[in-house]
Amino acid sequence: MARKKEYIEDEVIEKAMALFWRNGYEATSVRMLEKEMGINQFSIYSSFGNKQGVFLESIKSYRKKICSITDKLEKSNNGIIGLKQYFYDFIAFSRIDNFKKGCLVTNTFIELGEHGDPAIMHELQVFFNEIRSLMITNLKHDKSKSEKMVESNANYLAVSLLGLSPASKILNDKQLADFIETAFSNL
Amino acid sequence: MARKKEYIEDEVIEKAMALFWRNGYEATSVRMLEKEMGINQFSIYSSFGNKQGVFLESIKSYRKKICSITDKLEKSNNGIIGLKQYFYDFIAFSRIDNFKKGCLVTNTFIELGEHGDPAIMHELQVFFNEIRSLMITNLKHDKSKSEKMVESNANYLAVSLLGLSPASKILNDKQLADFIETAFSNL
DNA sequence: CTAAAAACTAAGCAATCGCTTAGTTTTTAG
DNA sequence: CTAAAAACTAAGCGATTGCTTAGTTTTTAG
Repeated sequence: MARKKEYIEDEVIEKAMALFWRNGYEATSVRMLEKEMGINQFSIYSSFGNKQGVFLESIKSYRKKICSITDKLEKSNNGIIGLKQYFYDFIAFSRIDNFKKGCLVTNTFIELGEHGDPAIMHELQVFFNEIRSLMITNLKHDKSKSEKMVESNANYLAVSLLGLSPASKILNDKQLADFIETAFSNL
Repeated sequence: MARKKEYIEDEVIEKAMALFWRNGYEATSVRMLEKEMGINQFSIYSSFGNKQGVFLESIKSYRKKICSITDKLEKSNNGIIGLKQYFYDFIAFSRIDNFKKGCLVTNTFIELGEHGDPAIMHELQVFFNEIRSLMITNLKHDKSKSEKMVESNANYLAVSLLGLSPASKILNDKQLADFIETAFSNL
């Protein structure tokens, strides 16, 4: 019937995601995506519709990538200890490929703000809620915590993680460890 | 000799700063600056050189603006209590004019990343160090804290403040209060 | 009054943006 | 083999970007 695609969509999106992660959304042009993904603009648009479409798929790819540390947290089953390790794991994660990139979701949320495409902003919110839910699940392992305390601690950890994203770009390992150790000293 | 300027540079920069704060650096075009500042592109370029120049002056304007809360902290002279109030003040500050803008410095640092103009990135770093120094000064009011403890707590508070910037855009007042109260229970 | 210097207006520069489209190549059903 | 469908290449679309420049108006010293 017809010709076969010469690329695998999941593979080229992974490369697009890496570029968005390093450069930010607006600073990543379609020409740059062309080179990084290794396919022509026509192929990009026929597969993903537009630049926003490429980014929306990139978020899915990012979600898969971050599973390496969220899965570890889910399986840890030891509450605060696992959460603390997650913070350390996140620092390493944000520096994969030796770029200090922070968190793709946090970066894009701050960059696009209220002017960003609603579909993208919604997806970023969903992502944030997923992480927050993961915090709640792990905090509940500590049966001594009331429901309100779990909620409050989750809000605390969620904001702390938001801070760790830009912090991982500017601070050194010792300073980041100061933060994590103090942050978990009272939970 | 010559004609006089029909605008005051400090005044038009204040308007430029407000626009950068709301929109971000790249999303603010020179045409938008023209309208907001109320002067022609020629005047913008003759007064500030280029878009980066406008932004560098905008950071100075931001520094003046944030003095309303940093001065209060400097004068508080009561260590942790003053610092905690500063966090609450920062939330109100980030929402001046009913826009959820976060912190101009944090926003731009994340947006431009390593690809940003070095002069701008340097100025943002300087700003961050100023805030961190302010933390140290106030922490030292507590004589029971060792020098290492002061240092460690300052790193902790600096990262926390980095998180409060994006958090103030998405979370409600109760969630933000959860964060601040828990954050200061660690000190 | 004259002339020069600076501030203004507005048009327009090259470069880049996201995206499209015309034309070619490859694949496969019939 | 033929024909249609899909994937490809590459040129180019209009719009916008940061910035410049030609030409006019205003100001003030001599």
